[in-house]
Amino acid sequence: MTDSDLSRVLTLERFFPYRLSILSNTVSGIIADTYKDKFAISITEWRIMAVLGEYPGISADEVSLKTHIEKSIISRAVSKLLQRKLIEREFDPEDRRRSMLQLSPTGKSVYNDVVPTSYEYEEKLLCCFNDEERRQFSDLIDRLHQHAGALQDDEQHS
Amino acid sequence: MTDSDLSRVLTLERFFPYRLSILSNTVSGIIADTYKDKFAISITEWRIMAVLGEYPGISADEVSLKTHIEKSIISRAVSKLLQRKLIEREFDPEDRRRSMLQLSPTGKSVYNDVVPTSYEYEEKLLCCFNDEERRQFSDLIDRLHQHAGALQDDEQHS
DNA sequence: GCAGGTTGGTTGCTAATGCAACCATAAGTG
DNA sequence: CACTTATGGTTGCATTAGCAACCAACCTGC
Repeated sequence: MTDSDLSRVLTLERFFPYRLSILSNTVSGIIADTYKDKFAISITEWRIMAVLGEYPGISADEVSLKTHIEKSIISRAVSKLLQRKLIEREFDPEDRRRSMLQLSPTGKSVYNDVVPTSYEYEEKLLCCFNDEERRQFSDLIDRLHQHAGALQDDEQHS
Repeated sequence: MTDSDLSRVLTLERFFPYRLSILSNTVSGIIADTYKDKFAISITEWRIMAVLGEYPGISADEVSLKTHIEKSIISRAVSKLLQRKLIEREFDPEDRRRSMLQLSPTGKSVYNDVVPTSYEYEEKLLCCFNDEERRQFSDLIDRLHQHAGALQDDEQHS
């Protein structure tokens, strides 16, 4: 026991969850700047557009699953993107609740502009790693993500 | 050029900034659950308390620098923590603008409860890595963080 | 010692977030 | 066919974040 009454001190700067958070925010922040100024798109909006580029025609719910963004947030972002005519929406005739979303022509041109810039930035970011280190980093992230997901499920069951 | 008019598709799930963001949110989220229910403390509030445990007596501004949290958010969180008597505040007689913050006795007891749990969780999380992998991961994070910081500074100067 | 600039901190305002309640459609059950 | 349950999506509401304007205390050069 120290004289400060703290039985053990947490060193925030060395705490993994904190370091991940800071790193992630820094990285996402810089990259968001590249399209925020040019197209006035938020990170959330860009992620929606990104999955629609990958999976044209999916529903809002599927977008939510793929981006890990709350469905209410998706709903509002979608209506904003519709207003700005960056995406288009139809409804599934087989199931009239289900929306089918895709990028509009304008949305596609924005997409085509943002994607290379994003990859360029990713490259610029990762250039401090060699190929072997990239593979390692990628592998470690995947494994940690999977493990964290398993932990999360455990907590929910208890 | 594909028939979808997209010159190049971005695979969000494999995009590093995105993967970091998801991982970070998962990790921080689970750990926050451990003290959110018990003490009704948010991540922001906990981070403030954490640096005060490490550096008792520092000012709000220093807390902001160490946690990377906006000073306005710090300001509001501090007044909330003061109300709840989790921290204490005095003002520097040498510079009466400057606050000197520290954990209160109650704050310390909360701190003493949360810290071991947090470390336990960190351990539980990292147990999917061996020692060598932990060192690697830690090293890669640090280097990437440093590199990203440098990139950020570059952007601001241009 | 006082005008101009800095720094520490607070507050106002707007936007974004997250939860829960809700509505409409669909699917399963007796 | 009703009747319940599940699903996709929207909306209301309370909280939080983030920027900019601001105030008050300090510091500097004259």
